[in-house]
Formats: sequence, C-alpha cells, structure tokens
Amino acid sequence: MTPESQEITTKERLLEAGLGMLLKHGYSDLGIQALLSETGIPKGSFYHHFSSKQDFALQVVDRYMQEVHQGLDMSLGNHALPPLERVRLFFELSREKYRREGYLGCLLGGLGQELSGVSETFRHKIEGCFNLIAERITDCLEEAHQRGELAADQEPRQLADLLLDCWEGAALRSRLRRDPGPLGAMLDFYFAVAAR
Amino acid sequence: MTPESQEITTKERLLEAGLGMLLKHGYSDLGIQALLSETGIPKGSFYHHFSSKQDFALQVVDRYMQEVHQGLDMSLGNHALPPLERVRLFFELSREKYRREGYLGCLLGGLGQELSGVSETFRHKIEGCFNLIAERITDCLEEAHQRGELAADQEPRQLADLLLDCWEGAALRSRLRRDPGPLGAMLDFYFAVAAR
DNA sequence: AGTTGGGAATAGACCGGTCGGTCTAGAGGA
DNA sequence: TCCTCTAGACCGACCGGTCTATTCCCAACT
Repeated sequence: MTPESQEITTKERLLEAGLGMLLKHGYSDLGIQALLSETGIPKGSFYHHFSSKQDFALQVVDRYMQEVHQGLDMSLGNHALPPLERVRLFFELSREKYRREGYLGCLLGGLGQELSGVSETFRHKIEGCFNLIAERITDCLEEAHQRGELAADQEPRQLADLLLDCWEGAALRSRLRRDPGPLGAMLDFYFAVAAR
Repeated sequence: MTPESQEITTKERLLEAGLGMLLKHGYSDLGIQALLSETGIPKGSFYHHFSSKQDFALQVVDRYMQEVHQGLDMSLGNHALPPLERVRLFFELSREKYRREGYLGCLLGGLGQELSGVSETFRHKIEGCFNLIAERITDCLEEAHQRGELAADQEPRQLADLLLDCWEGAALRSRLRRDPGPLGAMLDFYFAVAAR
C-alpha cells in the first residue's frame, strides 16, 4: 500500500462503520458479527487489526476525537470572529453534524453513560476526552475574558465545563426526541447569559 | 400474601435490586442470571412476575418514577418556600440521592442514552418520563412567573426543559467523575440567571 | 528479469461460555 | 382441590475470541 494511494484500508473501514454503529447501538448491543456483515470484512481481519472489542471501541473513540478536534480547529481557530462567537460556532457545527447523523447525540455521552458504571477504562477514557475539549474551550473563553467580552464572573474553566455538560444533556434530549430543539435552546440560553 | 403484611414480596425485591443494578450496569450488561444470583431468587419466579427482560426494565423505570414523584411532592409541594426555591430544592434532593448511590447519575439518562438508538419502546418511555417531570416543574415556574420572580423572558415550559436537560448533562459528568461538582455548578449557574 | 521467501492481511470454520427464555415439577396456602 | 408462586434443569441462539489455512505483495537474491 503506497502512502499516496486513495484506497481505503480495511482498518479504516472498520473504524468508520464502527463509529456509526456504536453511535446508534452503543457498546454492548453492537455485535462484532453485525459489524462484519455490514462491512463484508471477515473476522480474521478484525482480530488482526484489533486485539479485542474493547480495543476496537477505544480506537473508534480516538477517531471520533479526531473529528472533534477538526471541528475545534475550524471554529476556535477562526480568529476573524470574536472568541465567544468562535465557541458558539463550534457547537453550531456539532449540531449540524448531529443533524446529518439523524440526531443520535454524541458518542462520548452515549458511551460515557453506558459504560462508566462498568468499565474504569472507558470511564477514564471518556472523561479524558471531555477534559481535552473543555481545555480548548477554556482557552477561548480566557481570551474573551481578557477582552472584557465575558459577562459572568466565574472562571473560564468552570464556564467551559458547564457549557460542555449542558450541551451533553441537550444532546441526550435531542437523541430521545430525534430533533434539534434542545440543542438550540441550550445554546441560546447560555450565550445570552455569558456574553456581555 | 395479606395486603397489610409488611413482608417484602419477591417482585418488589426484584424491582429494588433491578433499580440498583440497572443504574450501575445499564440494560444490556445486566444479566438476568446476575440479578437472580444477587437476590437469591430462582428464574421461575422472575418469569412468573415479568414477561421478559424488557418488561422488567420498564417496570423498574416505573418504580424509579415513583421515587421521582415522591421527591417532586416533597419539594414542589412545600408551599412555605417561594416557587423557585421549591424547584431548586427538588434538584438538591436529587443530588443528595445521587450521593447516596455513589454518583451513578440518573437512571432515565442512563437508559435513555443506551437504548434510545435501539428501542423505540424505551425511547418513548424515557421521553415520556422526562415530559412528566418537566410538566411538574413547569407548573412551579409558572407560579414563579406570575409572582414576578422569574428573570428570564422565556416560556416556563422551555425553562423547565432546559433545566432538566442541563441537569441530565451534569449528572452524566458527575457519573464520569464520581463527584457532585458538575451538579452544583449547573444549579448555581441556572438559578443565578433565572431568579429576578 | 525472474524467482522465491516471508510477513501482512484475508478468510471463515470453530469454540466454550453465556444469554434470554421455556418447561416441568413441586411447595404452599386458602 | 386448585391456583399462585417457587425451583432449577434445560434449550437454542448468539456472544467475543481463537485457530489454521490461504492469498497477497514486495523485498532480497541470483
């Protein structure tokens, strides 16, 4: 396989399909066999590339985080916008992504809820992901604070965590209702308060 | 079994144990066998009282909702307090309950995330539960609005949904971190804004 | 250039264990 | 007697994971 080849590798196809299936089914309800039937990939290939179902799911989370970081780069990195609007843009992008996927919510929230009672590995993994996202948002809120564009008197880090937590809650409700309403309502409320 | 008997019935014991185990393990990871081992109840009894695992879980949710309604009665029904404080009291009670259970979050949020992609039955069931809770909170916010104690200009129903959604998000984060921080931060933020 | 050696990847039959659920038998009380 | 409930052996299906065989591709060697 030459590096410049456009061919999609077996491993990538598995991660790609796994992303969608984990988002819909969650971890326990996703069978390896179902994944293989959907992709037409034999079991030998799966266990060649991944040591176990858990290893696979953890790598799917990594892949999901790549997408998240791309979204963060696109929004928070847009220095033409004031910092608070950059933060909001990130969540607007996420909402648009949820729409494309049929309002199934956020993979981190889904796996976090399902597995954090049962697997310390996943609990720490997911919490680590949330931490990374919150850190990047914090940086942006920090900038807003320095420019005097932040109304609230709380620490940027706490405001970032709060925003992320509430977003996940709205994403759950959006998943239950299969509509974007809760996401928009949450964003409107938060930014109306946060903006000076 | 006489009605006035204080004896705990087999069915009640199953529902009670199921509540705790579903909260920790979720639906798919909870095995009937594990439930029976924990309670010492034979399988025949289980399937005498419940037609299936799904039927069982749905009844566990009903039982959970009984507790929620008790909490709502205790807090929202306390007319010595102004309505907004009654609403806050409900969530303070919930936070205390979560603490007792080891910060495993909310059963509705957990099952909602896990199953709403896979089972329309559960999706509608859980969304129905959230609706009921939101309605009761709405009534209380309505009263606050009429007394001019509500700062926000939004509809009480939307404020109630927002509060509930954000709470569920904070509960997920609390489950991941095994601490109450996110719950308190979310309440402080919301009520600082909502109160006039 | 042609041959070949060997690791990477594919292929799927197969495995023990566990799953939710059924069935028959018996215990207990009214 | 009769019905509710307990009791647990048993069932087929499916689970995640293993194993061996085969194919593929490219590098190394003559």
